[in-house]
Amino acid sequence: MSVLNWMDIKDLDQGSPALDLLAGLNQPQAEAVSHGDGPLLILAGPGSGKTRVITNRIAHLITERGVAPHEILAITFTNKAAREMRERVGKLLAVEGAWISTFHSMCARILRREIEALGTWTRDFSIYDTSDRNQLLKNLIKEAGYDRTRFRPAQVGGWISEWKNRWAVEDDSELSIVGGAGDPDGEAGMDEEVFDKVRRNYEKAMGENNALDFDDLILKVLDLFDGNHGIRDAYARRFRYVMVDEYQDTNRAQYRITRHLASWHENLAVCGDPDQSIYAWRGADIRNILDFERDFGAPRVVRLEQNYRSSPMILGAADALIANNRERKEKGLWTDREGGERLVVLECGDENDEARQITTQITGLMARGESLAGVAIFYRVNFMQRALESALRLARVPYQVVGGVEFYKRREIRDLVSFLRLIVNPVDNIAFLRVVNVPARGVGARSLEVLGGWAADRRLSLLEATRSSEALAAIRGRAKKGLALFAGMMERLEEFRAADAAVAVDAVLDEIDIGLWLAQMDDENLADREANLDELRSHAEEYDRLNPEGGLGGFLEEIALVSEVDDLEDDTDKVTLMTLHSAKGLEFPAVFMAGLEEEILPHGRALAEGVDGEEAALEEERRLCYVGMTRAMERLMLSWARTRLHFGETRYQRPSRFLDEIPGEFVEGMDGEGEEAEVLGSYEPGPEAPKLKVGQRVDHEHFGRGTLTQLVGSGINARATVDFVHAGTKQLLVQYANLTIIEVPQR
DNA sequence: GGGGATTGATTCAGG
DNA sequence: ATCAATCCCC
Repeated sequence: MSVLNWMDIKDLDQGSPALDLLAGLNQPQAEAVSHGDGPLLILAGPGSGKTRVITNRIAHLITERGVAPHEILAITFTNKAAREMRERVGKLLAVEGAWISTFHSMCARILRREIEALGTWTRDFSIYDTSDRNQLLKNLIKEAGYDRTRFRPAQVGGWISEWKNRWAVEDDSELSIVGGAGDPDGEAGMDEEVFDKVRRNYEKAMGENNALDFDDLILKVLDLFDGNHGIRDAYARRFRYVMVDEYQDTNRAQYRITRHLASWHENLAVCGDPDQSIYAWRGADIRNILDFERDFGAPRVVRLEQNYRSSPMILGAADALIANNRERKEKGLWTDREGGERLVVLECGDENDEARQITTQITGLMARGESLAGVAIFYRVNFMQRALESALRLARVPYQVVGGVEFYKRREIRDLVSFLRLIVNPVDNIAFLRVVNVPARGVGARSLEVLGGWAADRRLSLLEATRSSEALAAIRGRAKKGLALFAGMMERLEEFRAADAAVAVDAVLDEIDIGLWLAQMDDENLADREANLDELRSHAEEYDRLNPEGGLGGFLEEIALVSEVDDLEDDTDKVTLMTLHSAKGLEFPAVFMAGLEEEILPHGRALAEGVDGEEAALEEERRLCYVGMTRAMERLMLSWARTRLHFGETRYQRPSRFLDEIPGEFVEGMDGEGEEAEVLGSYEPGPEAPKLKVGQRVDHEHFGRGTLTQLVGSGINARATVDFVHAGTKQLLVQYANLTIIEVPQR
């Protein structure tokens, strides 16, 4: 995934086939690579060659220490990271058998073999994604007769997720109060009794449907390891060397699984950076990395502090930003690079103007002969993608989007996948409900209710019920015929349960009238939908080719866990668009960060959480900003827009406080030299912008009240020094600081 | 039960 | 602004 990675280039330069895994490494890097047995903590700043250290370490264990590949387990946080690591290890050694995967895939893989020890599930379990989960919850809330507008499935789902994760680590004494008492979003109205009932029904239904959600994948492995040390030891012994990347993003359950896995040999190497922890919202617990030294006996600690990626300008700016976090350990990131271009701040009118300005900058880079493969645009929230895309399209700048509207979320794909899921796991009622009337065969809500009642009384799945003539007798007319047709069809498809994925896909497509199906879906995207089906088919073929043993079940697992299509290319000449979260671990010569605005970055929710003095959420936003900035190698441009369309209405935006926190010396056009001058006191459009004068009392949104002691520069680039009453002396960019003048009483 | 109009939520991030 | 769910008639 890395673009123009200097390390890769260096590897090529050396060009020697002999594998010197320590060549070109600095001292701490070499120490981490060659570390043998026992716990190892690698504290790795951004751009410090972390991935190279892990991949070389894997190769080192195999070639120098005689470790068999299948004795190695490397856990990453994202599929992208796992893929990259696999590729990079593959470049070093032609070996297979090492497990390099995300926590979720690893757990799914373990459960496919072991879950029957838990009693409730079979190895053919379905994996429910968030929308499957919400669909099930919607049904349950309705069944229990609760008000759907008050108890929204997505919200209840988030709750259940949080509850499950907290409960799973309850015996971890320090953790009993994580998240506070039951109302995580601060939204009143969720009463405990309702929640409790829905939660229980949900757990029960998941068992009946032979299904696990994403949390369950982790938690059931934990159950298994906690309750069955025979199984635990089998894995702990098998994996003689365990590595966990992005360790600062692991949650408590993952931490405990890691401990189990390392319980036999204690050969555990974890790697991470507390400053890049950006997943607290899904339970990541920064203590996992901060307390590593306490939890694992006398680990070796290696610090990777030399940054090889970013220019000193970029590094300096990012470092100054992150220094504003209180909850952190200082680290001494440094570089021996020199010079570099200053950061550019783009002030824009609205989101379209922002997109245009960014596009203009990019075409400028193109004109200078730079490759678009080295250009990325990051944004805080997905909806910002649209404006950026349309400006790029208009200017005919080629681009690719990471994540985006996911392929597997499209209706026709979900339908087809549900058919496949139902073949493998016939008790999967959510899959059944999704496709029983696809294409329309006269089965509506009314008859499904009857069928559901009949099935529930007999503890049968819906598909089993359709096979019973007794059940069908209770239903009349078209629906009866439709259900019988569906039952017959699923019976014929049954034999493809263990078939190759592509064979099963073909079988389903042969059974249903594709023309009718797509025609019923609406619409003008008919050709797209058809192409998507084709694409799924070729994915299946590709899967079969790469995983001869996988079959339909394996294919379903892969698509459940890898939601985005792997069509991103490193070396193609395209700009890459993605969220800040997905940018982690990547690097690009030129980076644009859009939407540096209050309420966007930092996000409004984080600011809302911070009202009662709780800074944690804001600090996570700052880390996110830090992650984004430190992806940049040569050029970094930050933009903000005065207005932005939100839910169809225009919002007036203020520049992000994070812009204020970057010292002017790192920013283009903010030299800080010049005469004292009167300048506009505020960027806000107003009939008469107030004049700032030295000695003036001012008010700042974040720092409170203070006195202006110095003004440097002129116009929009002026910098003010303010002595704040509570926050101390700060240098502020007048353009962004939005200082309000407090009237001094006339004498 | 299906089609079209209306209403209401959505937009924080990912496996 | 857009999409999905829901409502209301045929």
